[in-house]
Amino acid sequence: MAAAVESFAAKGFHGTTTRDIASGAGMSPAALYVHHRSKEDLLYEISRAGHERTLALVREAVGTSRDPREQLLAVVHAFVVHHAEDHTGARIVNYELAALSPEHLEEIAAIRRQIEQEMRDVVERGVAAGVFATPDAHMTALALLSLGIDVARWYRDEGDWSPEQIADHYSDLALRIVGAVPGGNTGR
Amino acid sequence: MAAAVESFAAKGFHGTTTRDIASGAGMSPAALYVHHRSKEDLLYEISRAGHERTLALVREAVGTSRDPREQLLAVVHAFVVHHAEDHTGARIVNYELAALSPEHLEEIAAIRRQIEQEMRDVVERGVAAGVFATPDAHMTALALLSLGIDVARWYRDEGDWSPEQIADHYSDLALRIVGAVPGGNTGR
DNA sequence: TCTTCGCCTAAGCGCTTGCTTAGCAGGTAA
DNA sequence: TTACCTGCTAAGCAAGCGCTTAGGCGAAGA
Repeated sequence: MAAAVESFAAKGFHGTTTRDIASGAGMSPAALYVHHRSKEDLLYEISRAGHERTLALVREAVGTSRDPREQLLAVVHAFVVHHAEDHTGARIVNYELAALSPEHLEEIAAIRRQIEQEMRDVVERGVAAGVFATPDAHMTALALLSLGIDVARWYRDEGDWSPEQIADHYSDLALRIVGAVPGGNTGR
Repeated sequence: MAAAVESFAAKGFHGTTTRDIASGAGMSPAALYVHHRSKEDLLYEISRAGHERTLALVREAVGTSRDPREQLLAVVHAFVVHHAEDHTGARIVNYELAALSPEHLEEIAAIRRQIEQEMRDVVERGVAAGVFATPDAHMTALALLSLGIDVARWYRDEGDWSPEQIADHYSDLALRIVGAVPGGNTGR
């Protein structure tokens, strides 16, 4: 599976051959089929595990506080760090959905909707509490997720910024994006 | 070329066969090779044209004003509208770079650097003029581009928002992201 | 000792891939 | 009439594809 993640992320699902994966894992092509039903099934397993991990990470971040401002900071920070550190896995999660079978795609899409819902809830709770100000919580939540997801596209290990640095800056941007009122109880 | 754009965007470069493109264009597979040297060359032509169009559109938007605030609004608005309306082309431009040959990729990367430079310049001019406030102009410019590019990933024609609506909201977010000082001379 | 099981390989099957070849129809020009 | 050009098709080639088959080998259990 690790070899498949590497190949799928670098060359895409269709650009990867079963022989690529096998040689990356130090095996013969036939050995793959002892553990996985098909190449598509391998993608599905990777994608599902990745999505579940992301959802768990988002929920965990939201759970660290009851203050919307703190929740926002925690969730954006964790989300961005994850998309930078695990950009390999995150690329498959976000950019290889079209290669999934219709049934598998629907299952994955359901997890994605839950992730989006978590972010939307955070923004809406902040607006309701009067600590955030935005004309459209739905689109604003989408923008916050966008920012994090796109990190997986452009992040390079050899780049100038560490995942932590990016996450710190993006957490700051997140407060601005939701129109957080100045003077929240803590600045981290 | 239009048929190739359609296929590449829907299934990716490697997921598209020359027979897909040919039948999409109502031709035999052999007819493609009268007009294009190879499948990769077709991708390159599409990618280059798309990148040049994006760069032109960014420069045109920047040229509409000498006020950084107006420039930011114009460039983000145009960038977002483009990535929504032409999400098909934009997907190829942003997500099929890995399928290009090394020489073609380098040529395309040069155009991308120019696009990034334009956005960075707008932010830096605003900071220098004291109308924007951000701790890292480089990363902030990247975030602005990220937001626009990711629209091409999630935008659907059947969605609830029009390209204009998204662009309007995102222009607003852009002002917040760069920390534009309140009370600019015009609100659009 | 014999059998079974998990995990692997060598070989290869049937199909699809990108691309080429040979040739054809219609327009243009000498 | 003859020659050539552009834009196309039918047919097909060599290579690569996902996946299967048949069988080997060492550990575990009877």
